[in-house]
Amino acid sequence: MSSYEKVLVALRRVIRATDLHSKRLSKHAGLTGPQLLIMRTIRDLGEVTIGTIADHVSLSQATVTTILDRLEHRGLVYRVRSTRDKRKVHAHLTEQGEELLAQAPNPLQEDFVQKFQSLDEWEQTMILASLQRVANMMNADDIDASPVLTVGSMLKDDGWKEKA
Amino acid sequence: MSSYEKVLVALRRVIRATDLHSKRLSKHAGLTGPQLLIMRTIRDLGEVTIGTIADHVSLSQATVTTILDRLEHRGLVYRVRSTRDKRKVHAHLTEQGEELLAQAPNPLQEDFVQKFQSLDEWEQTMILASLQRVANMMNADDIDASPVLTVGSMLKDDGWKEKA
DNA sequence: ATCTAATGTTTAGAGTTGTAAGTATTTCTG
DNA sequence: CAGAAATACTTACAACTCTAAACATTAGAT
Repeated sequence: MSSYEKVLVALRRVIRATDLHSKRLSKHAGLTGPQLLIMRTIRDLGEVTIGTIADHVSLSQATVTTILDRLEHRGLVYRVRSTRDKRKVHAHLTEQGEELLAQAPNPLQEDFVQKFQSLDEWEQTMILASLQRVANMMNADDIDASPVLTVGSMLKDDGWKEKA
Repeated sequence: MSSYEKVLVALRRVIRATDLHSKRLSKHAGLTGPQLLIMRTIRDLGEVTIGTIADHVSLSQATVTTILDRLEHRGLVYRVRSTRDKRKVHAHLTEQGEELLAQAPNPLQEDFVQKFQSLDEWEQTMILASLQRVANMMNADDIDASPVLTVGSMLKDDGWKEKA
């Protein structure tokens, strides 16, 4: 079994764990991971457009729309069409939404967060860098003028190309 | 922005990249990532049950069933109920399925594989270990008697608890 | 031998996700 | 200003994913 095949398996396990946690969240807190993430974005950024939300949470605009549909239907969020530019739509939390969000748990497993934070700093850095590196390598074909990823630059914070 | 929040973002990016690639695969090769993965498992393991497939690809049994439904409908796979134990169902590739699979590309971005393999060995090891570590930390609450994860044991191959 | 528990798969229902096409609005160009 | 191009969002559709419940079969217990 080649090394990258192991990466594939590890990836599937990570993705699955994330999904399972999302389902668990939805049962206990009434919000799934993506819903939670989107609401947090709205809270933190204030008067956001749908597109901005999509960028922030790494989802397509269409996906955010459908999730907002559900949230709006439940009275946790409302939309206002911008008067300045009527193409734009701004999302806001309702009072009920803010309350629910305030009580809601982390979008990541508490358990995971706790474990992660108890790691040595260098280890946290390494894990984060690895994940970002993987994300960059995977996204490379989406980004036309992708930066040259220097081998061995791992521990530098290379972040990733913010969409222009 | 705390360190684990960056992890969350990186994770979303990785998951999204995986998803996008799957959609792309489905367009070019006619098979999505999970379909491809399942078919490879059938090819490599021979006479497998649905449950075994599910374990191997880190998906629930129900998910594998629905994916097999689609594959069977397209004549790429067929099911045979075991005569020994009539609860069991074995999945096989049809000739057409084998052909398609032979031509199909990697379930992971070629580009990614290439980049990954061009990394220094220590870096590959580090990335793989990081991913496995994240997967382990996330899965911990699913596994009752989870092993104690020693801080700093990163580079040892701790794999993960194989289901008993 | 029968009832119960365990095992293996499928079905039902809900949520997330993407692409492509459709609609509305704004901006640019002649 | 009229038409074309760009921008922002929504709708339609297909796939994936899970849990819970239903179903069938086998294994174990009395």
